[in-house]
Amino acid sequence: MQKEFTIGQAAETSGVKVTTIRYYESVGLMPEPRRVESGRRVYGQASVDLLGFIRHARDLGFTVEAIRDLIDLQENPGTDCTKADELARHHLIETQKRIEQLRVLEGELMRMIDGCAGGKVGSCEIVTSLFDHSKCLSDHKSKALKEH
Amino acid sequence: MQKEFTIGQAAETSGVKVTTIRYYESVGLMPEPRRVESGRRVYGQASVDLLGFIRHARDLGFTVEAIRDLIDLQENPGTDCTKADELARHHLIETQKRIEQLRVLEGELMRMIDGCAGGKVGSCEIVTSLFDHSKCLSDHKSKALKEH
DNA sequence: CTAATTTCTACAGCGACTGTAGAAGCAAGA
DNA sequence: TCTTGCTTCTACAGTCGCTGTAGAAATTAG
Repeated sequence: MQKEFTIGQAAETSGVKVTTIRYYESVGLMPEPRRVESGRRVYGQASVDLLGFIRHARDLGFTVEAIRDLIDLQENPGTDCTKADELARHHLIETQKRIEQLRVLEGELMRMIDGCAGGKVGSCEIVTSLFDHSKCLSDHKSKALKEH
Repeated sequence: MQKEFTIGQAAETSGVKVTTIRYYESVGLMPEPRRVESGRRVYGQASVDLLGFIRHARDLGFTVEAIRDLIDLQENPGTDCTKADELARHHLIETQKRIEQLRVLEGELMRMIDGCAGGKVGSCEIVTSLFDHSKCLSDHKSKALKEH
């Protein structure tokens, strides 16, 4: 006996918002669901599980594109998991890069805040160090920071 | 004797792309520059310095809104720097939160990758753990991860 | 029966840009 | 002088991953 869900129940159960479910549908991440006569969407357990999968992957920072790939994989459990491994490793590397960047920024922010003597803006480290490039991240090294 | 820059030279010197300079102008982050007769933009040293300031602040992850505030501050060097301090501290806290989130994700990704035995997708930890919520970040604790 | 809630579609908006198209300006070489 | 090729101009659409709006219809609760 199959359990059925309205979009609201599917949202509640999976933790993905109603509007976001419709969005996933519109971009083809979720299949078009069955409708009742009045046009309202009906979901089965499998769809709700898939939504949970998507949400979990999004929480982990996978892009919708990557999730599309992961869903494809998941639908062919017989293929080997090289691709999944690759996706996860790539994402891990990106995550680690991002952490590294943020740690640099954290350091600079702390330095700026420490240097702020609490006087006037004209002599405030926070403002002046933004004008004084050489003190901080050098100009062209930090271009990579714009990713993510 | 004032040095003058075309938009291309200003971009080169400041490290902000030509199109981005025009964008900053369109959103009022940069003032409208002087034009030569043919309609091309001309920048002075002050504008190029301001672009450098903006770029540096963006590299540090400040939003355009926050930068607007920082520019206002910088234009009134006599006011005290409480606001700058506040902006920087707020941003530091956000950065640290983000690092913390990413470290959790990093841990989970590493765990998934380690658990991948290299077999078929059907038994791959990377795919299955995305389906098995309880193993990982619990459902409703991880909502905050969507920020940033 | 009424009022509140849910759902529907279609489209605009967010932030911080990036890319496109088509026209015009400008510098250097033959 | 002409041509080639680069830069610049405007205006607008697209990116990502949603979120919000408007207005209508369906459903549910009291």
